[in-house]
Amino acid sequence: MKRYNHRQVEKKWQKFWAAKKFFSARDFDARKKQYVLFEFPYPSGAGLHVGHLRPYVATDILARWKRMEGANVLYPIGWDAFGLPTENYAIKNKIHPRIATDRNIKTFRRQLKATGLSLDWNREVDTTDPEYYKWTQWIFLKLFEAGLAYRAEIPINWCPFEKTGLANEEVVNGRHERCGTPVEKKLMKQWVIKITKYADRLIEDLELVDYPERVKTQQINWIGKSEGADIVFPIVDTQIKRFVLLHGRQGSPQDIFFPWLAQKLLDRGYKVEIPELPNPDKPNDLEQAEHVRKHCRLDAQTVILGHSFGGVVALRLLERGAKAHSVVLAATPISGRFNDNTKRPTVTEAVKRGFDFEKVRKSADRFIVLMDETDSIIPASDGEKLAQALGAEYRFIPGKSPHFTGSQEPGIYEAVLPSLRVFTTRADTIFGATHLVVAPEHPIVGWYLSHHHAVSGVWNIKEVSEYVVVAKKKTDITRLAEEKEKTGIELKRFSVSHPLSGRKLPVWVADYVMMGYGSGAIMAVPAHDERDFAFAKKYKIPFLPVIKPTSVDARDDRPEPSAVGRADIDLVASCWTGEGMLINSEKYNGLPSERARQNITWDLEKIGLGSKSVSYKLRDWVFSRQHYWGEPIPIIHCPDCGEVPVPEKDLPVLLPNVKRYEPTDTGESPLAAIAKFVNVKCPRCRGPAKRETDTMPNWAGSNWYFIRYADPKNKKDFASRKKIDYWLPVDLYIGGMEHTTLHLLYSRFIYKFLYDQGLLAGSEPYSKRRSNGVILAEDGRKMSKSYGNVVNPDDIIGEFGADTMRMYEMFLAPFDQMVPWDSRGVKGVRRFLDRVWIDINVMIKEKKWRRAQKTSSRQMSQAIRKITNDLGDLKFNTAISSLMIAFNGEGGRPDWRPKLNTEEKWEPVGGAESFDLAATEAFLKLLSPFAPHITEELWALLGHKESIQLERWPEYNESLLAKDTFKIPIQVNGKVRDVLEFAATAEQHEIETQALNSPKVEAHLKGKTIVRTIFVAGKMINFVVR
RNA sequence: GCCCGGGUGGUGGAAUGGUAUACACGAAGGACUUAAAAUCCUUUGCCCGCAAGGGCUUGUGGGUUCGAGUCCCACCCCGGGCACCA
Repeated sequence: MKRYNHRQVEKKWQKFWAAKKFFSARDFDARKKQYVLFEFPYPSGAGLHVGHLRPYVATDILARWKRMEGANVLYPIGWDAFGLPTENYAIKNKIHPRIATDRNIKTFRRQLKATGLSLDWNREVDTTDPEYYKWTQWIFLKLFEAGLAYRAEIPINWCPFEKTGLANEEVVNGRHERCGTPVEKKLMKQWVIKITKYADRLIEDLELVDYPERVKTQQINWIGKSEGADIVFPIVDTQIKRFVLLHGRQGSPQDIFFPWLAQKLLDRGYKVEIPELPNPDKPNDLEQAEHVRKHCRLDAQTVILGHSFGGVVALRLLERGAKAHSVVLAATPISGRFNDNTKRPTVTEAVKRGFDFEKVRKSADRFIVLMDETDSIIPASDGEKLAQALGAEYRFIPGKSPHFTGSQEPGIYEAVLPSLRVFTTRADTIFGATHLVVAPEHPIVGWYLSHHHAVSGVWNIKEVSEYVVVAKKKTDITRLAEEKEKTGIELKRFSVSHPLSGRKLPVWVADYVMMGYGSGAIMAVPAHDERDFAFAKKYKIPFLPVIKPTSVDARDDRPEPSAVGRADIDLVASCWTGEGMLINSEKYNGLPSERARQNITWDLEKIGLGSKSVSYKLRDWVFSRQHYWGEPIPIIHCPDCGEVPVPEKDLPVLLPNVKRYEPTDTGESPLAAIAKFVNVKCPRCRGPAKRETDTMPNWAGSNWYFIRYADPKNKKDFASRKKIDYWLPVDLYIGGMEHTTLHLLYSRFIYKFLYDQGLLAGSEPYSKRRSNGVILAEDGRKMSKSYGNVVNPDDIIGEFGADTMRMYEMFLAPFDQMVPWDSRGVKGVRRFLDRVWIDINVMIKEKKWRRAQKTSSRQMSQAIRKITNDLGDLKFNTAISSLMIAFNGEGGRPDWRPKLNTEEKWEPVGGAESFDLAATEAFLKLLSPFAPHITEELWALLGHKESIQLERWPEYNESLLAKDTFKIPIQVNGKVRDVLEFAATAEQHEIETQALNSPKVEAHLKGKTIVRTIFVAGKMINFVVR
């Protein structure tokens, strides 16, 4: 008997499959479609290791199984090939990344084919192919047009080793998740994608999909939605006495929010003037400014608000020497261009005169520029430019109505009334607020530091500025290392008033408050928040308990209300962060905290100093990378037109072929050095302009690749709508847990965005997601080249064959579990396949077949049922053990074939001499998804002309599953004392009688009385005795 | 600290509240062989016992139940995620 030669057999069938194109998915086929997907690989220079193959083999088994069940299976492959590992590899080895990528893909392709994966190679995609990344760029342009891609100067995570900015999701414990370098903060102008706008839907729609629970919770926690309230604390001692409010074009003092705002301010005891500006329909800024100058009092105690064109008027006033305490410019146009393409000649004429910003800046202490997010007419870039020119604080906020035309505009009220806004989830504790704490990056700190001259008295400018400098320098790593020891410093001579009690509260700066969350400021309630408690204790700030624990479990060792406000804080051992009943809270006393939270928020809203609010931990997605090997961002910067998208017909923006692609130290992409690439004509005005030189992160290409598989060669579209509608969503997506808050989140977001654009039919890309566990090296560590513990599939396939490797990887452990590789274990699977090979060969030679349409074997029927169910649940390990049991039998020969001796001295063991052909074939079919090569070969040896791949998945014979006899355990007081066999027809009294007669059972019944008998048909019988 | 998983033989692991330790690895003994490898057979949770048999056992302690690896409570340990998120 020839031994099984895997090298020869596997190659033969791999060629055969490729030639026959068995695995090509057919668009619009009438069979049920089944889209099985794994995360397409990053073709690194190291090649694949056995761990990478685990999800591939699993999906291959499922794809083959589904095909046999009659589905039209799409099982595609592609390459996620842009990105830094290849670039680093290329730089190190002095090979162009294009060449390195092609070389790596070749290796990967060979390894995947050698594994025998039934991939549809006709649909291969490559993210670095211009035909592909054209559409990645196109999607970016769609985001840009929708206002979801914007440029912002924000402190971003910067990896000093790879010299690039990173998304929040790429930072793990303060380090870059890929290279482990501690991440620094760097203030940079970056492209950012507004994923936060989808935060709610990314949470809610998890209900529509079948994901592992922990994947869902991880995403929910990452998005980190908190519902609470924004509360405004007006700044006191600001020397503000009066307000001058300037309406816009076609406006009047009686219009929109002006009456409401005026009343608010009058209520707080300020003087308010709203001049009726001349010629509101065809306003002239010079004329209007002159009018204001004549009729209103403007001095260092005045706040000027300019709404829309009123802002232009305000600028004119200040330019011409008018003074103000502070200036708020809301939705003010300065470019003279409008997004609705309507001409407003008076406005354009006014702004074309230009402004002397230098003079304007000197005329007031503080500037705030407000832009409305929902304003579709004034370009947002106007606001940014204005803010930059004035050194102003820039607030991009949603107005109640577009262009701030609501009858109430709290955002404007908050801006004109100098104030600090905090976010809290515990509005009920507001009377316990003893001070405010702001982040070192908070704009108020900058203002405090630069305007100390404005107010006399003891200001601790030096100390504060020193603290801020140190705090801003800290990396996340050093912050973590400090073991949460809190530091901070008070802004002396600066205070806010409590919106409900009116008490004065001091303001501190501390780095435990983060600028990126909420508004970067908090109200500190030391009695009811652990962090505030620790901070207050350290700086001896007296605290104020306002919630009395009411539950029995509550730690009740907190101070009595009589300790209120006392400075000797050592009395207090802990703070109470739970719910309870309000005390020391004026009219809210006695309310349960949850109720109080609502009432207080409502009341604050009524007086314009608060509102319900939601905060998220999720940040907008930093999308710029300062590197060569990525998709160029298709934007052109024009000095006149601003950010102009590259016209669709000019896509793709090709990555230029260059000699030097090392990253620079300046934070600029290497593309910036290529004059030919950078210098272009503005597509809008034809003037000289510069191309954006940052590239996209490699998540950009992987965001949507699974859509492209539906129609990979389409030149007109990212994929045809009809094909998308046929194939998507993905029926099963398998990948690693490590992508839960990266690729999986990003691609869900992009899919929703494309859905909103009307480009596809569903809002979720993956119906079902399952995670694969990582395969560790034998030493229990991660497989890594640097540890030298990598197991190469080439070696395993060479020695044992692909079938053995595939089955071993699936047999090793439950699929979603992390498990170390065990090189000794591989042999066991090979041993099994060898037995299958030898025995079936002997059977073929002996030709002693029982022929029948369907198997008469009960054991085989059970195996069919078990294996089919296990595949549905992705329980590959138990499916394989069932295959072994089906072949070897359980405690004796299987009923469908005689057990055989060694190949030389073959003889049936156990009497039976013929083999059930139907069962043998069913067995091979069951085995074929796991071990496709050996089963093809045996199938052919059985005399079949067609491939086993084209066979139908076996069905089990229901009637065979019912056993005619079964063994049941006889228990006494729950302990098994005997096991007896009964006919299936045996009734309870019969079983009971026999059980009681069993000598083993009798021994345990002696001298006792049976008080109860529990009988479960077909399962067990239990005598309860006393 | 918070949120998820998970603790079963020497090892990877199996078990709709109903015979715990399937399947496999490893180990021990045996057959074949000059020998080794390969292959085949037997044994293999722990303790007592010559045996028949008995007792114990699913991280620890309690509980529910005729019966708990499985359900409930508390604790310990391991892995993963988040981490001053107000």
